[in-house]
Amino acid sequence: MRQSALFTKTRKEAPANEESTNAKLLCRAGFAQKEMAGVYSFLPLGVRVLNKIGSIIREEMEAVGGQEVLLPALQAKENWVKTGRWESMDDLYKLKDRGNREFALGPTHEEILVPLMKQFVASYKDLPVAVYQLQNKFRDELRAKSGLLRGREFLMKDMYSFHADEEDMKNYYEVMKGAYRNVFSRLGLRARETEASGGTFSDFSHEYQVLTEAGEDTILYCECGFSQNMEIATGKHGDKCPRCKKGTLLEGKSIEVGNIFPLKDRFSQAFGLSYSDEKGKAHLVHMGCYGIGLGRAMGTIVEVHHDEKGIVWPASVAPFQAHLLSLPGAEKEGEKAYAALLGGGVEVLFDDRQDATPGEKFADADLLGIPLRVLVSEKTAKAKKVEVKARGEESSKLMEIDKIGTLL
RNA sequence: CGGGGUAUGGUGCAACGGUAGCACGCGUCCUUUGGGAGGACGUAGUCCCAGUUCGAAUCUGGGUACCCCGACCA
Repeated sequence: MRQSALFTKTRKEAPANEESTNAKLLCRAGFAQKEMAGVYSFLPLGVRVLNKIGSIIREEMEAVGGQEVLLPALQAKENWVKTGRWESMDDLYKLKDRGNREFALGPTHEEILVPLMKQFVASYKDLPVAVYQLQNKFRDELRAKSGLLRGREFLMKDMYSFHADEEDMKNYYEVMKGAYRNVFSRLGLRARETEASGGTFSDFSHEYQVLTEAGEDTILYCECGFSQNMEIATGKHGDKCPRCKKGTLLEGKSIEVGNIFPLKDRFSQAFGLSYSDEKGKAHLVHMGCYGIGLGRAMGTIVEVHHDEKGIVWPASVAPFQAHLLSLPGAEKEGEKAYAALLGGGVEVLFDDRQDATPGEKFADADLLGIPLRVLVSEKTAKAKKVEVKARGEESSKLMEIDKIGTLL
């Protein structure tokens, strides 16, 4: 798209009410804007990133048999009373309609999905099944913080799996670990599969933790892959790794970008979700639950991939694949390169602004963080070339304008 | 929810209880054009409610919002 048409603009200064690196950069660059503490609007560039993240997640969920749905945020009180969470869940948003009836804004979707699955799951033949969605969650956090990292309304992928017994659930749980490793590696995040507490439902859970000072969790980890959340760790910094017996355990702050945990029959019990086995005997369904916060993943990527000039997006989630800049005196060649890039199927943002100086264009390109910068100036145009530079690198190379469509 | 801090044009910052100023942005014009250009003119503001005072951006009380630390966080 043409940058001259993009309605958002960059800012030199970060908003005074943002402290975190991810929010400062994303707001300065025009990807997002804070509306309230923990609530952000996503602007065109930000939506493109969220969609890229969403596509990767969808592909990996579909690859392990996930079926996509879209469940409502507005939920009946009675389902929450049935599971006891109307009273026990402190961060549940509750609201009333004109008739004084009460509702919940969904912080998670067991209360909707389990009753829904009762309509369709009756036999062992209907199992296993896995259902997921990308949807906005609402949680009344006591303290929203760190930009996109802890919000009160946020986009989340939540998946729920349904199984005949615990063993089948556990097998699928291992499959999901693989899917999660794929997702985070494709997002450009080194997420450590971390053992964590099971919370109220389960004996254990696994969190996908990305080491960074911006994190609010602390993990104890070894380069061999061992990782435990400090809340359950028995060892300490400097101990020998209990897994590989060679490495030394390190302690680090980290962001939980995803988590998976067994639900067992906690919700199938509450709603009576059962199936008949081969002999016609009824059993409760076993469930697993798997979450990834998309906005939090986006914020984490920025925390991990930036420099003093701006964001450095991994190619997989960048809003565009290439950022074409045309400098004064090369307007015509800029248009030519733009057409060539589009013709080559390259997702390109074209900085065709006439009223921006070269310095501004360079600074904006660095701030936006698109992986490849393609530059046409009077100098390069004379030679019928463009200059291609990767974000985060100093060196550049020249390419023929006509061949720029084959850039990728 | 406990503690600390902040609140001034669209954005970022100044202003002793005494004329609200600077930079960026935005608008018009001129000159510029390989790392956020220069000049001229213009545009726009004290979070809300009370109080003290001759006079409040500034002091006091209350409220609201935001940030940070903690607690909380399927």
